[in-house]
Amino acid sequence: MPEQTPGSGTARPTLEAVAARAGVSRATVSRVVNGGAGVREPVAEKVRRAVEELGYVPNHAARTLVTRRSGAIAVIIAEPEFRIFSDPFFAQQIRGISRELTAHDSQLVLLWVEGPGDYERIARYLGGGHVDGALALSLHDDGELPAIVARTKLPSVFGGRPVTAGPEGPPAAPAVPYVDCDNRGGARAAVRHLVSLGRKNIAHIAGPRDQTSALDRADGYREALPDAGSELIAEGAFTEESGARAMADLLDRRPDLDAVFAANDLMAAGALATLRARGLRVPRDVAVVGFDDMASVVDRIDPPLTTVRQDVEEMGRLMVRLLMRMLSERDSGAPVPEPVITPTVLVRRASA
Amino acid sequence: MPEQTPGSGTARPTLEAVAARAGVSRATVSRVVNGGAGVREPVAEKVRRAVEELGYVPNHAARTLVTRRSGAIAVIIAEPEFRIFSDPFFAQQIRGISRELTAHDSQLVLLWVEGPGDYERIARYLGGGHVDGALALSLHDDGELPAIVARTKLPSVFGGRPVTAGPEGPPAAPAVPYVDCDNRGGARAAVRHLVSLGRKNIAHIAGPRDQTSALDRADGYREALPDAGSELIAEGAFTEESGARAMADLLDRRPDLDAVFAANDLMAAGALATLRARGLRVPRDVAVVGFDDMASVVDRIDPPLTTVRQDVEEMGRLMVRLLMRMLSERDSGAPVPEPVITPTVLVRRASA
DNA sequence: TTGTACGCGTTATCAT
DNA sequence: ATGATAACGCGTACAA
Repeated sequence: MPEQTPGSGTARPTLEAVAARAGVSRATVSRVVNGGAGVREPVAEKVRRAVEELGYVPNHAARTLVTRRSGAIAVIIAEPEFRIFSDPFFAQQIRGISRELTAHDSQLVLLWVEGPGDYERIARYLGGGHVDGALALSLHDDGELPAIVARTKLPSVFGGRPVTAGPEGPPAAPAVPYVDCDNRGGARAAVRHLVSLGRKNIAHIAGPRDQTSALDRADGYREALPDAGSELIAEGAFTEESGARAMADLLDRRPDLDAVFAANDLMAAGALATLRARGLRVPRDVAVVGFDDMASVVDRIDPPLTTVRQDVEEMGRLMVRLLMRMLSERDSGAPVPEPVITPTVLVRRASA
Repeated sequence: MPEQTPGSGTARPTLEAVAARAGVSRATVSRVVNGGAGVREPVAEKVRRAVEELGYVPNHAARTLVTRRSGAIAVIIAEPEFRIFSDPFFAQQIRGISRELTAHDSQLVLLWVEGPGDYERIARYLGGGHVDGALALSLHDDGELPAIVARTKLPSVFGGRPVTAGPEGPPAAPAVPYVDCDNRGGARAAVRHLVSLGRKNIAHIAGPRDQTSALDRADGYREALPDAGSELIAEGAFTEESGARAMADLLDRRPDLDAVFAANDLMAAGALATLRARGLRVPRDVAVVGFDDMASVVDRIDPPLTTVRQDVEEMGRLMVRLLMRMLSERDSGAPVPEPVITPTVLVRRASA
């Protein structure tokens, strides 16, 4: 076959082609393809058939060019460790985001930031009109990310309170919308529960100081226990091992402690191991409360862990909804939306 | 300057604006912004300054419209379970893909297929010119996905041999490019190693039949041990528990077995637990070999596991490279590329 | 080397 | 209700 440019190049039909086939104008086809309002039924039907026959699919770029909407949202993951993918927290959040995005006919563009060296690339991408908005999952200290994102002027929502957003209430830095659970309230509830159980010396295994969730939970603990001495608080790294170590430290410092609130379930699991190793009974000798209610952790723990549940998938969903609201309010002079704080609930099981 | 167009709508500068500021034509600016070839240095410098001052960023949609290239690649994850995100295999593959894509200045658009109901949406998206190509991560039986993707005529590469691609060699179904490790060869090497150790009754814990990697590894086992009876083979589900159960079955059937090759590390871990529970020594009584060399599993195992290593991140990278090659070869009449099979290597540790 | 002019496929604004 | 037609922002033959 000497001639035959085709091969893979089967050119996609355009609006023009559909119009020709249906015997109408491009404008009419466009109307049918979109809302479809203001077109007489028989004509619309003819157009639909032409679309079907030709297998017409709107050209995304052309549409974006004129509407100035890409129908895509960036999800920025600022985490050098690829282990993030093994983090069930992250997985659930992404799942919520993905599902809600689908419901809004939007696509998810994954932007993985492995280090500051990627910042420029990200900024350029965000500024290039590829996406309508951005969702930033900031687990650890986000560094300059919030600033970078803000500079792009792109509507964006953070997952978890960024360190740059004031500790609470009216933010000090430029307000940045975010979705987070009520870390402080959840912690308070956990500690109050321990108090209601009659526990007198309640310790806290805190998370790393570069994560606001850890800070807020520690705040909640202190709020519920204003008189707790600092020797009742140990810092972990949100890992099982660090929880075990912290528990050991606490027991060394305060052998009389009779309860502990760990800032997450993994550390609670570690604490449980230490307690068992030291021959202490849970909850008889020491009551234990965790935070997260992560199935993957809770399911393998004995005794069943009393913990504070947060709905992570829902938080992912809410991030998308908040962003969508911001998108529709663009240029309407609407103020930066308030953070969305989702409720937590204490789940009573056997450990406290 | 009374005019200023400020407000929130700070319109992004266009090529036109840069040209005006630099005192050149749009075409020249375009040349500088892209390749930059064929522009006298002083002029180019002037243009670059204008770009800088105005903070110009090329409009993606406009560029795509004319070049017919979106600079984005879809990664299709056909896996209803969101647990996939917890799978270290998946995480590593995504990491490799993400990195190589970045190196090619391409973006990663995540398409999560939770069920057949999503197929139409995916097909439409793939056909809409949003992306230049697709990468499909097919862990389990991919069902109709390969067919759907093929129908879009979009260049695409599969991660792992799809069930629809013949067992090996010249594929029966329409050739679909994929990247996979040498499952069969790796399995053969594992078994031969056990043979070289003098083991006489070597069992196999196979993976689920709906995953080609499991089938290929089982084939490798049989190739090395043509005379092995079927009572030496048990089927697991690539999970630790299933591995433990399979090991128990095997021991019941053949108390004389002195070695076992598990189709992945997780099942090997389960097997190890069963062996320990039955008071059998590893490797003294029973030698064990796994497959994958997944750090998260291997690191917590005792004794250190002898296993077959595959470089998953590299496989992700290769998927991208293969796809990029296909993209550049479009319309050049190039045939569908052969599958890329990456080598495996036996890692000797203490268990065999 | 640089500039001119056209086309990419849509949507939106007008007439009709 | 429908149809011309002008943007949208850019790349690129082609001309200069």
